[in-house]
Amino acid sequence: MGQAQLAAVPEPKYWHLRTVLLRTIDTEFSTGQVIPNERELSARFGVARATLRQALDQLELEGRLVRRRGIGTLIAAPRVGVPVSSSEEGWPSTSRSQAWRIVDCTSAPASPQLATALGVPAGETVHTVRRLRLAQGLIVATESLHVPDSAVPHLPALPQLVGSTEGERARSVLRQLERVGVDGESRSVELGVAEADQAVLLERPPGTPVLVVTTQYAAAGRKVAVAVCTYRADTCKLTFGESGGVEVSPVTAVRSA
Amino acid sequence: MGQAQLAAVPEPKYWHLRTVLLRTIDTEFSTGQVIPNERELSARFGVARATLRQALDQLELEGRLVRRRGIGTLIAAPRVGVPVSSSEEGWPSTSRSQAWRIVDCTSAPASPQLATALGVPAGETVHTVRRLRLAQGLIVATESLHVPDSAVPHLPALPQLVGSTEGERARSVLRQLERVGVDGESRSVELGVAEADQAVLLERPPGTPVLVVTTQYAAAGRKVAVAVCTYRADTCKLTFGESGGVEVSPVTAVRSA
DNA sequence: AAGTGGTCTAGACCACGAT
DNA sequence: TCGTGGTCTAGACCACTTT
Repeated sequence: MGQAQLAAVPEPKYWHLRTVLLRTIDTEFSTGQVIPNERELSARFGVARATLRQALDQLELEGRLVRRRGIGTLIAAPRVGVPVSSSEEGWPSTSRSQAWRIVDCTSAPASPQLATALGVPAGETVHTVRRLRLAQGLIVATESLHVPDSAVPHLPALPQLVGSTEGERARSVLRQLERVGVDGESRSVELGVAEADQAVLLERPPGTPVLVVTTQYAAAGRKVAVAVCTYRADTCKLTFGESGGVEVSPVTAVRSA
Repeated sequence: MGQAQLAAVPEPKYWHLRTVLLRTIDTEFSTGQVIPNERELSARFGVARATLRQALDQLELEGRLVRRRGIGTLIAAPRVGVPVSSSEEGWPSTSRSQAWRIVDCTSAPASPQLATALGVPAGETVHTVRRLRLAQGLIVATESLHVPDSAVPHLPALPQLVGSTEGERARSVLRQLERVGVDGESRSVELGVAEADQAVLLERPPGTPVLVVTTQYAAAGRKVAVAVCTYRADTCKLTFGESGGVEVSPVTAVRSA
C-alpha cells in the first residue's frame, strides 16, 4: 500500500484516511485478500490506532471490508443480491428452493404490539416460525413469521402436536399458510442493529447493522401473517421488482460516477 | 444492571450501557428531549467518555438519538415512513406533490458504469437531474436521475437551452420522461454512507449512514432511466406495496416483542 | 507463543451554537 | 465566553486464531 499523505484540511483525518484506503483497496487489492494489520497501518499513516479504526469502521459499514478477530482485515466480496420481491421468494414454500432453514417454532399469546400488527385481539394464540435465509450457501437473514391461530384454522391443535419436533410443527404452520393463500402484502425497510439473539443466528457480533424488512401479508382483506426479516447489511443488497435474483447490471457502481 | 450470568463471554460494557440507556429513554424521556451530556453520563456510569460514546453511536445508528454539536443529544422522533412503491411516488410528476425539490441538471457523456446500467454505448449524452425529496417538511433523500439522451428524443437540443435556468432544463427532462411513460421498474436497496456532496444536501456530516435505493425504469422493453436515491437511514423507513404513505400499524414495535 | 482485531482508559484540543 | 458533541492521542489489556 501507499505511504502517508494526510492533508491539513478541515476534513477529519479519519475521513480522509477512508478515502485513501478506499482508493487503495479498489486499485491494489481483490476480494478475500488481507490488508496490513491495524498497528502497521496506523504507524504507516502516522495516526493513532483509534483513528485508523474509525476509517476502517466506515469501510466495514459500506461492506467493503470484513474484520475477523485473530485473523485480520479482508477485502469483502461484493454484496449478494437478495430478492425480496413477490410472495414467491419469501413465502413458506417448504418444497422448492433450499433458501430457508427452519430454526424453531413456538406458539404463545400475542403481545399487544404483535396483536395490533396482526389485527387480532391481544392474547390470541400466535404461531411464530423462526427461519434462516441462505444465499449462495451463506446465512444472510433471520426471519420471524407470526401467524395468528385464527388464520390457520386447519392447523392440528397443540395437544395433538406433542411429540412432534419443532421442525414438523413449523412445517405444518407453513403448509396451512400456503393453503390460505395471499392476495396482498405491504413492506417496509429500515436500518437496525442486531440484538444478541439475532446476532447469534447471523453469526455476527451484537450491534451489527442490519436491514429490517417487515412484511404484512393479507388474504381476503384481512391480515394473515407478519414477517420480520433481518438481513445482514454488510453482505446483502435487497432487490425488488421483476428482475429477481441476480442483478441485471452492476448498478452499484453508478454511485461513484 | 449488575447481573450474575454464567456468560462465558462477558458482554462488552458499551453494549450493556446501550441496553440500559435504551430502557431509560423508552421509559423516562420523550421525543425532542435532551439527555444529560456525555461527560456527565460517562461519570455517572463510571466509564470513559469514549465508551459511553460507543453506546450512543449504536443508539444513533438505530435512529433513537440525534446528536447536535453545540446543543446536546436529543431523543429522536420515530422514523418517517417514506413510500418507495409504485412509479407514481418517485416519478417526475412536476405537478402534484411538493415532495421533490430540484437541485440542478447537467448533461454529460456517460461514464462506462453508467452506460452499462442504462444499456447505452459509453460516451452517449446522459441528462442528470438532481433532486431532494421532502417528507413532512424535512429533507429525507437526494436523487440523481440519469436519462440517456436517446430516451427523450423530443427534448430541446442543448444549444437551444442556453439561457434557460437549470430548473427549467430539469423540468423539460422530467416532462419528456413523463411523455415516454414507464412500464416496468426494478429496484435494489442497500446500506451506504453519505459522501461529501450527498452529505451537504442531506444536511448531515460525511459518513452518515444512508439507504441507497437504485431504480431502473423501463419503457417498451428498454431502459429509459436509472435513479439513485439516497435516503437518510436515521430518519427514514422505506415503505413498499399497496399501503402508501403512513404505515397502517406500528409494526416496528414487533421487533422488541 | 505470537499475532490479530476488540475493548477501554484518561486525558487533550477543536468546531459549533447559544449567551 | 461557555457548554456541547467531534476528533485525536498513546497507551493498556482482552479474546480469538493460528503456529
